[in-house]
Amino acid sequence: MRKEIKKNAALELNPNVSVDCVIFGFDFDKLNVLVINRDSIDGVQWALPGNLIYDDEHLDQAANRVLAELTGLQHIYLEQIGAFGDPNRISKESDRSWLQSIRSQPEARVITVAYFSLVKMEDYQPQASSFAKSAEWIPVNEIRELAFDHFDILQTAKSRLKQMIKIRPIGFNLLPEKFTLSQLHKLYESILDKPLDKRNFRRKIQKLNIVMSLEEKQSGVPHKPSQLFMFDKEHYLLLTQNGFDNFGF
Amino acid sequence: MRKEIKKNAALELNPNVSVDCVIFGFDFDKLNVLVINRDSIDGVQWALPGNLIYDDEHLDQAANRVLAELTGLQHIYLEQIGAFGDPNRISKESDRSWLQSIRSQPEARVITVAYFSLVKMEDYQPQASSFAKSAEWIPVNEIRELAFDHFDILQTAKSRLKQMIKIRPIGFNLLPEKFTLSQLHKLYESILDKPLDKRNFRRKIQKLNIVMSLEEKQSGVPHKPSQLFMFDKEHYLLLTQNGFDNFGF
DNA sequence: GCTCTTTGTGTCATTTTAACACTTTCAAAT
DNA sequence: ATTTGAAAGTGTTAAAATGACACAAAGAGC
Repeated sequence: MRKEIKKNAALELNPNVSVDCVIFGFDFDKLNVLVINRDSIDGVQWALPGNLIYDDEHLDQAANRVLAELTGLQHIYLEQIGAFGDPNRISKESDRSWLQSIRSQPEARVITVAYFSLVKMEDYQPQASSFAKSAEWIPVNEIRELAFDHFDILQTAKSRLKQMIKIRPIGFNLLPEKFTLSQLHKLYESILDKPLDKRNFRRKIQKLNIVMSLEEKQSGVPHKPSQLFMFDKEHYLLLTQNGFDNFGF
Repeated sequence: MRKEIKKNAALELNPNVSVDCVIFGFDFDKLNVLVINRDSIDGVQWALPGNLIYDDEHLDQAANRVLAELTGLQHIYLEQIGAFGDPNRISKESDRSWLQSIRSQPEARVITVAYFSLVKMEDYQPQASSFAKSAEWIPVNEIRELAFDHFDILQTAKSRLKQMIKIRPIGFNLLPEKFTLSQLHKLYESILDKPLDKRNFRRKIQKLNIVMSLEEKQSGVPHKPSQLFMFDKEHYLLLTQNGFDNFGF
């Protein structure tokens, strides 16, 4: 009997804990974030995708679930940023009505665990015809405001990504399997938010042996076609075994 | 009337969210962690200090509260590590009885938000006569096991500290106002867990201008007395304004 | 075949790093 | 007074990494 009760309880949402995801994508020119929207009285309002967790769910599972529900994607790079717990984080007047429409206990104190995620934009093109909530890629640098404390979360995610890319080659998660060095270069510039010398960048990357050049070139471009490369995971793992943890950008 | 209810509610513990603190101290030889103990059937068991949060409390506040309740210290370096939310994190058989003695809802799903904190060991000497729970400094490297998922948390805290010390001079929080370069050297070696060349270390630190030498030497030591130094906050802030974020250790 | 656009490449001066050993200064012991 | 033990403090050199900088090559479109 007692077991029965627990089993049901396990299927319940925990009213006090949610997860929110900052989903980054790179369009070969700049960083974007996937946001969901709601129509509000005064124009469109954006928010990060997120939801309450289930009582029997790992936090990471919950984040993956949110990601999968929205985009259908699985096995995506996902990393926790931290917990955000201002007791007033959901009490902006403009957020109230939305919250009431989606939560059964809209007044509950909720702490949220934020994640950031790196996806290949080609893998998910939000469509007008998209099933559930509507979602959109927005350039990171154009975002001035988000619902709840999501803008804070975004800022933290950005600086965390900046940190991480200096010590691990996670940027490859934002690129297709095959990419050019110029694309990788632009990616690093977008994330670090500063220009990097082209020749020095290429020298550094190539010396590290973390990319391997393919026997293949771009085609159809109206200029000199670029060599294509892949991320060389094996060499990277070798590197880490020597305690490597700094790309020095 | 409704307000009355809310006011009371605000004083309630939230049964689903706790904070736990990894409190580091440095004894001029190695890193230590402050743990609390309970007597169990099979010997002593250690845990990180922590507690449920109140419904109207910021997470950071809650962590500070736990720190203050245990040590009496305030305005201490404190930084969030992240949330730990394995649904089974508190279900080790050996943890059950303890939990039942301290929690009113021992079966509740609890996620915990972990913090790490840096204190000057001289500021807190746990005494046998200490008021509340008994606490003890234990060398980090001697810890093999902790209650709940606290060992995981400790590992994460260690690697986070390692990361942080490479990009910000937070180590000074572990030393007294006045310290010697040898002490600082040993501190960096303890945290990074590898030997650093003495001359190279000193050169690097001094070139950065983040310590200022005092007109004062050690006394009473049975060897050449060392110059004393202080952390030079102003110079450090100047550094950061140029985007400095890497000590290159 | 001309134009446009992006790719791809090398050198040099400067700075940073890693490796390495001996003298100095004090307290304590004799 | 002298010796001993223990940690402080100090400089050079070779190798590697960094930052600054400019022009020829390759393809598409006209």
